[in-house]
Amino acid sequence: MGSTQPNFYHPEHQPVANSLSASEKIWFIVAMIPSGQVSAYGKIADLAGLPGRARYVSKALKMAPDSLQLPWHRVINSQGKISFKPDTTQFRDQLERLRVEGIEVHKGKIQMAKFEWRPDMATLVLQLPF
DNA sequence: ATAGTGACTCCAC
DNA sequence: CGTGGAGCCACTA
Repeated sequence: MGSTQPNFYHPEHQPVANSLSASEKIWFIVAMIPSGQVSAYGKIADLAGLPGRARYVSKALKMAPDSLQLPWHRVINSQGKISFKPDTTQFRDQLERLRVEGIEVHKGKIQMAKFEWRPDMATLVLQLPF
């Protein structure tokens, strides 16, 4: 006894083989949003196992490599609106991308009841690598 | 260490 | 509906 070796049988010492960074988890979830549907920053954070970090989701999207081709435009705020300021190219870009896939935006707002992504949690969890 | 800054949320008016 | 404010968290100067 008296060993200083970590006890890998203890719940808190489970081997972390597929540990993804917070950003990677966020990117993974965002990549799952189906075309024609949207989700909120806060929801993405929750699904990524990062409750309370909606603001971090926006940062993760900003730093995401272009090579990932993430459908970042499908992420809007909890009020059903685009979070960029209306007079920015980013706002116009997101608006255009949403409309291209059939998402209606009236007066800057999207009907969440009609376009919000509602994944079956039981199925979703099985697809997560974390 | 402190203060400011968001692609955020929630809630009270 | 619009606004304001508090709470939030990671990051930066």
